[in-house]
Amino acid sequence: MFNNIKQKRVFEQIVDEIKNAIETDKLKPGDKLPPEMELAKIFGVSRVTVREALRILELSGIILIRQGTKGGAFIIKMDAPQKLKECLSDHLKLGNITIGQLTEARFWIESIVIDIIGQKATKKDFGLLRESIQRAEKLFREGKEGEKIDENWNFHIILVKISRNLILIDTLTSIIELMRYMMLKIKTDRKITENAFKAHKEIVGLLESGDLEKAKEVNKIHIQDLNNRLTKKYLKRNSLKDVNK
Amino acid sequence: MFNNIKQKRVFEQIVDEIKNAIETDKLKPGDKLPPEMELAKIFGVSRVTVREALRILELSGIILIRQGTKGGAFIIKMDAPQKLKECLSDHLKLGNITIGQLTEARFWIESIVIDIIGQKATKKDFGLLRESIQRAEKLFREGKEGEKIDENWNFHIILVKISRNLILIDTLTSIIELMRYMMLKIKTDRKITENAFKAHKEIVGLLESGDLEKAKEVNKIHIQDLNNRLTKKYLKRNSLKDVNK
DNA sequence: ATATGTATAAATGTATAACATATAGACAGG
DNA sequence: CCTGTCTATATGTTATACATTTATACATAT
Repeated sequence: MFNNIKQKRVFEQIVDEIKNAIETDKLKPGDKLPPEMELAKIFGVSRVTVREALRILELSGIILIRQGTKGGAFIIKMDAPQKLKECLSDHLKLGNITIGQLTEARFWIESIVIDIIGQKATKKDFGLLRESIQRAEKLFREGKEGEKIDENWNFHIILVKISRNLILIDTLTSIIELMRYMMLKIKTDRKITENAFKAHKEIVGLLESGDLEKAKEVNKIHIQDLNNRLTKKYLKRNSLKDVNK
Repeated sequence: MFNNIKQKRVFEQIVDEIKNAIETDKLKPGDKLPPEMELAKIFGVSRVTVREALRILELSGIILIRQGTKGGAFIIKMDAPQKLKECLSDHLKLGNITIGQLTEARFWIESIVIDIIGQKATKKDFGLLRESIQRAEKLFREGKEGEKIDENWNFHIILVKISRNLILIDTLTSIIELMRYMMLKIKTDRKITENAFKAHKEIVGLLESGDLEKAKEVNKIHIQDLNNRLTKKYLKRNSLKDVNK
């Protein structure tokens, strides 16, 4: 019946003002906001209030703050992947998500990605996948075990990027980053890494030959293996909550 | 070679402390943080610094702040869909994500969901879907157009919930909520709503008969129709920047 | 009795002024 | 060319005071 009369807090109104200036192109990426003291004068508020507004804009990934001369608050292009990833990753850590759900979601999304690859992948994409495989092989020959593990995880990121869809990319990247972090806490022997590598190699082959279903199948087994290891390790603990940054 | 020795800003360290306390269950949803003044004493910093930390926790959806006696900062369960939605919507506004990508992601995820329904859905699940359809039918008979539109959107939420996977549920819910919001700004005639309803009805039938592929196909057309309307509408404007909350 | 007013205390919201620290740039000296 | 030093300008932090919001208790009036 009546509208809500209550005003937002002052610093929130300032956030809105600045956001609005960006949305209407009065402020563009690269531009610098006036110093805190000037903003305070402009808006007729105290520096404290301005700073609370800046904290919010900063966390939202809208501005970047540098100290010192020539420093200040600069409008930046939002790094969507980073922000979305943090959103997801916070939620995963604090929420009621289980390793099983994580694995499930990963499997399903990667299956979709494989289907998309069947439609969209170019020669260049396959090249990127092969390069990753070759890097891993080289690292193996050189005995650089740690870096090879990283390359193994990277393979899955390259895979999802072929979809060219930021939402899928970010979601899956978050899941993988989280799993990667959890795996860091588990002693992995050479054999595990080698198995993962072989699976990746096989998957690339199947993708190039167009046998998507078989590729999904191999990937499923590959992911489930990881799931078993993680579950064994973390079930003993307090669910996912031991997973700190 | 060397590690970065630079300390984070003080308020950031406080954020980390509090986040950590939550992740290790020292603070649980519903708990209240000490008043700002006490926190300042505990951490040995000023109240302003504490407040900057609280701003961040608040924006992150980790605490809720109430003024007045018995007020304070309360730990809350994160409302992932809400947060994710805001994240997505921000990126949409700033042009990092397109409506097309949103539609694509929605189509793929809903296709996954349909596959999962083939494996997991119980009689009760189909019951929920049918109930939604019946509610929509009733609202149609009663001429309550607006509420029928809501029920149409709700149908898709019910659908994804059958997956029982929070990651899929939250991601898709965010996408759908965002689209729903955008559609509010477009004049929808009776026919559009009726078409959506018919599609839903057909999809339920196909799901129950186990024809998943056909169900995906119908859903694809249904979603693409929406995409076309949204694109036509928003391309004419100042890109997506009119999409305000 | 029930509704309305009023006082109180506890918490957040905002303002002001000062000092601490970080950083780019200019400039001098080896 | 490298190194140190100075300086101006910005953010980071502290301290204190006052304003506003809100739950609660209690008094008052109808």
